[in-house]
Amino acid sequence: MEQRTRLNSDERRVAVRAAAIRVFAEKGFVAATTGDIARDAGVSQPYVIHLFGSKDALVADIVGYAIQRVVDAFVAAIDAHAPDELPAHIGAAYLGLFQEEEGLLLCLAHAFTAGADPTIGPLAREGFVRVYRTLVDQGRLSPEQAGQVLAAGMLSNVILGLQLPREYDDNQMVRDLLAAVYPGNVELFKNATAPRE
Amino acid sequence: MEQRTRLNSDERRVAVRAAAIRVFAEKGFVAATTGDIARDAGVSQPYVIHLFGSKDALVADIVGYAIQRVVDAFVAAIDAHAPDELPAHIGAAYLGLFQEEEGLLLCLAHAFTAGADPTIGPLAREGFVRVYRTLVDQGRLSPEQAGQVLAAGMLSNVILGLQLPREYDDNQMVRDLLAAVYPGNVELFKNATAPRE
DNA sequence: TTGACATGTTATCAATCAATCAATAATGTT
DNA sequence: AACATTATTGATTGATTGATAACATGTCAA
Repeated sequence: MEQRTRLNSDERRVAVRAAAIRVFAEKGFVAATTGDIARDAGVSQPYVIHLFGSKDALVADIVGYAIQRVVDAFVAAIDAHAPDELPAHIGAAYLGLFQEEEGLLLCLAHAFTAGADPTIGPLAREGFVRVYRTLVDQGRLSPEQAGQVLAAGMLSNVILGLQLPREYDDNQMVRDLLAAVYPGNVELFKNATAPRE
Repeated sequence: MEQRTRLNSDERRVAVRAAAIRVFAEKGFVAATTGDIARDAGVSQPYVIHLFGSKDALVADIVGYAIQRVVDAFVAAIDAHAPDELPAHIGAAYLGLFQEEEGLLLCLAHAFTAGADPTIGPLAREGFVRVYRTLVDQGRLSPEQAGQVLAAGMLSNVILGLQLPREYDDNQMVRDLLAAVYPGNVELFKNATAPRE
């Protein structure tokens, strides 16, 4: 009748990763403490360190994971849709990631501003180029199309990072901007970001 | 024959602000210490605190300053060019800010990922909307045009933050991406970011 | 059942950092 | 020249945080 009280280390690592994504997304890689992540994951702070070796290693793990998720989502979209509709579908796939795991894109956004960081910088550079390569090599997008897709994605990161959708009801400008940037998809964002906790 | 060894507090504040922009741009608002900024500015750490009251107040000052610079640059571009060529000229004005003060756009990028921060969040949200308003109200851009201009700007922030132009010579993909995103302006970026110090 | 191993915790430390305070040294004024 | 004012620093501190190590507890095979 007793439920298991312990997970094996791989399962626990997955849980801590999910917590780390939430916390890193909200506070950034530096301000987020291993204690914050531990509390979110329901384990002790030293165990977070134990599971990943160091905070830096955890950060690297998350950045790699986030980029891989983006690449996988893009490859799936490329395989599922006709070439002429690809840009729109890839954009939708990107936003789908936000729904699946809210913090993912914000972690990416944080990584993409950390080019000078010795741990994150190389990973982020390599990852960004890898995403671009995926669009051009696998998706057969022109460099211009790929650039537009990436630009739209980076704007999405900012809109989500600023929590602008929360002002949707109160601010005409925000409504116009979201309507212009996400034609037909505004509802997605209006409900996406949870009201303040 | 003696040179002045002291500046008045306003002059010193300007110098410290410039240092803060450099340091914040490189390390982010959290990882950058007041000691780092003090060293860059050539003053003591306590004096940085004294001049701005607190690190938080300094951060708020910088975010407000950066946004004001963007708005001013956009207004100048709007006043100087015909409506049909505005989007391109506004994009150029944005990149011009990078040349004038390298860290400005990176500080903005950091602020735009800090929506959950109680100090930065409100300032960044308000600032972003203010920039959008400037494009729509003063520049008479359509919401769609404004969204594209902002998207291109956010992509520029990421490209600069990742220091991708440094890989221009070594990486074909980077060359293609920069050529696609900045038609005719690639040279600007190739030389922009200083080689590693 | 017992022991061995993997999962976890508590206690603790060293380092870092923003902030305070008292003291000092330029500068300008009378 | 003396004085008031402003700029600036050195010394210090309390709080935070990543990491370590020693210890505890759950799980499972033999």
